[in-house]
Amino acid sequence: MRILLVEDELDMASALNDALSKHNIVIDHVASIADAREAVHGRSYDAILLDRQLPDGEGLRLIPELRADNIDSPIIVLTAHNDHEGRIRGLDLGADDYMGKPFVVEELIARLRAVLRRPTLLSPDIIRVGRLAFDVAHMEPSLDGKQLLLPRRELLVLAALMKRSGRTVIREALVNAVYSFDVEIQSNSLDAHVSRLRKKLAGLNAGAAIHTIRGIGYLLKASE
Amino acid sequence: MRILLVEDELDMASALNDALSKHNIVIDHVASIADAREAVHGRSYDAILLDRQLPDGEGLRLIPELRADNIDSPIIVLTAHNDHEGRIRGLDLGADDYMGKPFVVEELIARLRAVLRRPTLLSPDIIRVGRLAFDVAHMEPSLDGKQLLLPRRELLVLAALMKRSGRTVIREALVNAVYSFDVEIQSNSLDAHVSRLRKKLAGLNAGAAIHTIRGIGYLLKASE
DNA sequence: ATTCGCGCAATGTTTCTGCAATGTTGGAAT
DNA sequence: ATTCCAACATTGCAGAAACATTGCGCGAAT
Repeated sequence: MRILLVEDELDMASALNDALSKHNIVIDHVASIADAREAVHGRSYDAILLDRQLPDGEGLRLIPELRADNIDSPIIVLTAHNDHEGRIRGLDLGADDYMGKPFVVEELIARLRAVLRRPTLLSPDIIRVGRLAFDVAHMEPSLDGKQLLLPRRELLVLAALMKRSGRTVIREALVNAVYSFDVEIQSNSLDAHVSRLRKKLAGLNAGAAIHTIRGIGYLLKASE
Repeated sequence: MRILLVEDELDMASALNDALSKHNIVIDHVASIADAREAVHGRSYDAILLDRQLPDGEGLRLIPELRADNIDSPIIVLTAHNDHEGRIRGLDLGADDYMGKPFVVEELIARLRAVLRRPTLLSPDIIRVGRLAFDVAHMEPSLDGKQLLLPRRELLVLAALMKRSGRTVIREALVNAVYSFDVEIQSNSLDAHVSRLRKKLAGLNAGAAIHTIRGIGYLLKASE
């Protein structure tokens, strides 16, 4: 359980840190909108606690921005501005709950638990080809619903081919998908991985096969 | 949009009825727990507004009853008992929000909108894998109903794995769940925690095991 | 003062993977 | 049709990652 605390008063921040730590919640603390923006970039939080008065502006501004970025973590606004207009505005901007300071920490935690009971369910992104399926978010291939274990490079090859299944994947694109920039290959390693993967798919009777498009690249499609 | 109002004070009820009607919300009004029980039976509501003091008892009692019946509608508790112990109790019984009377109707509507934005599903309070159980809200693992004591880091690892049990948890996601960004790890500490946790699970015969997905992450699933 | 958890690192183990040697194939040019 | 060559396929292998395990010492909590 990891949450982001956006709060510029250090006393408040450290008090919350102590209290939430006792509940085995990991906190990332930032003190400005700019830092918050950076913190959510890439990482995903179970929840976000947001102060309104921040050195670089009104905290509420951040909410629509995050929602526009598809960041669906529950947001609880914490603030000394505890009038109902503020609460209504915060909630309507996309916050999930709103607490006026001062508050009892236990209540904050209870409200956290309440918003966390409602799961932020992300629609699973699953590609199917033949009897193969690939869960993109979890990088998990499966065959007839049973998880398929593959070495990393073969997995990356399969992922790239499945994401563009039925279309030819240009050799160069495949190299980019499988190798990061800092690793350079100086031989036919890619071909070797394709070969091994192809053999496995055939052996497993996966109902999908890798075709070679000579001079261009590879293509995955259902057999028959 | 149709909501159930459980409230015995008629003034309050009719005031709410008027206010919500203006927002095209249809209200079914009942004045007792017994009637509420009957009303939810068969019909499904977008939300439930629940008073605490009712002629046939304490309104909060109804919440776990509804949840046990798989009625997942958001519940907002409205009450004159507006102390924080009551709020905590209400929320922990399964309410989604809690408002003290008197309140501004517009705020109630904003809070209604907020809870209606969230997914309608409830994630189970307790996740089970093998003989292991994990109370997500309280971050408490148990084995055969007996509480399991784990060091913080191992607990966080277990929490992350159980929340996504049966699915691969990408290594980086696991690091994110366990470490806040001010403590950066420079070695194989995560592996060490996984190793120790794995050993404990095996020693306790927990009926669940951590599998390694080489190059990707870890996966918790029931053994056999 | 003592215990416990943690990060770290040294060491051992397993599994991958890049490479290269060698075999195969498709099609362009004659 | 035949030849020839570049592109691709296959496979063993040794070095390299990735991971597992365990002990240690520091520091926080009790």
